[in-house]
Amino acid sequence: MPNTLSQHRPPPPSSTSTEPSCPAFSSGHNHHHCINQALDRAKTLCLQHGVRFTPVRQRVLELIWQSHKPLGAYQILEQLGGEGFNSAPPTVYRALEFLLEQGLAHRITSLNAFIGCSHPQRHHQGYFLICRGCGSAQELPTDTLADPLKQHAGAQGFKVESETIELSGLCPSCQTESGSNIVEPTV
Amino acid sequence: MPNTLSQHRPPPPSSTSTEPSCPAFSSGHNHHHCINQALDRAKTLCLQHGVRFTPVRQRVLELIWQSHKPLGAYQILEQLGGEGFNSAPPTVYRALEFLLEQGLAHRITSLNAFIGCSHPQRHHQGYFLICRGCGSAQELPTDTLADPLKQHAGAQGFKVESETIELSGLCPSCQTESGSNIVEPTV
DNA sequence: GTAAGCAAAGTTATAACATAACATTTCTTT
DNA sequence: AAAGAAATGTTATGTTATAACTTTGCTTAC
Repeated sequence: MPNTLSQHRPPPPSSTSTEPSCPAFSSGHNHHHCINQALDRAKTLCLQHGVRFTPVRQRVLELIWQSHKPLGAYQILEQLGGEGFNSAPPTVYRALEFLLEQGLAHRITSLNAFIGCSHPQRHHQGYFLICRGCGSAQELPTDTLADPLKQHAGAQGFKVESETIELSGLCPSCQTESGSNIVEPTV
Repeated sequence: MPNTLSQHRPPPPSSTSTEPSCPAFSSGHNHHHCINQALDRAKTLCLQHGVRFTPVRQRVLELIWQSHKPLGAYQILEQLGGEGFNSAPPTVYRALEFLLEQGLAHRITSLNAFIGCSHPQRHHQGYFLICRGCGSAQELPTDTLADPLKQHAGAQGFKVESETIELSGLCPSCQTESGSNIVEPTV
């Protein structure tokens, strides 16, 4: 029986370590640049906020920036454990909680997974496109796209405090090659 | 430590059985009418589709229509068990799966909870306003509100297949009485 | 420089949500 | 009434997340 209740889950891990062919849907970017930029911004921001960017927090941020694929907490935990960090769930959930508070990461509700924030200076909520083919997620670069929704809410007197806006489907390359280029997570 | 990781959860149950003061945010409606209408539509729709509206399926639909508050699977299960139904998780998850397939219910991802569909004839995805005060959720009566999002996705060549759009906040009555009228679930 | 106080991390256990796999029952059709 | 299909029962387990308490380590005031 097909299971329509299933939460979306990322594709299973593989042993390949190639760059994804569809990194957040834009071809051929240097992902090391993404990671380094994210780390630099995080350090700056933590200094500004007077909070500590501890080793485990930094490492978790690096791990969720490894690719543009949202990572589950237990996937992160597994990697941490292999690197000598404590590997009980609270370790990773605390680090993620910190990163979310600081606006450095987002939770992808429909995947029960986490991803680095692409626009931490804005500290907005993320709107996401999630590819079910390659597992990548892209944060839309604006927070004004859902204005009609907010207006409708406002017209009823509903005060919006937080938004979960996640669109799932297929990114351009996963459409064109009808699944043949589906890329396993690099992690 | 405040926990920003928390998934939203409905307020804990109470023993009161009064009507919620903010039933899907519109004052003073007769909720029995909601339930009866939903059941009638479900029966009709199942006949049309040639699928069986079995006792457990009907009862689960009634339970998620008990109020406008999304219900967790285990909350449903608990009530089923008290009524002589089998009370193992697959029972309720299968019934919910059926109701989702038939467009009679929605999953509220950010709550891990389920709610009756207010517009089953349309069989669209639901867009929801979720009140953190009273726990009620209202399905927005249109599926065109997120067009700017879809256009943005389309402009990138992303093919949207499913949408998770859930706005959380406070409904009018939970704003005005600053929490004093927070209504416990009726279930 | 050291003690107090607090933030962070360690540790153990468990809660909450969901599915796998296989057995049995019930419905429908012939 | 038998065969086949759909639904449900049953047992077990997988997956995600948090509670509660302990220990470690950083910071600041003296």
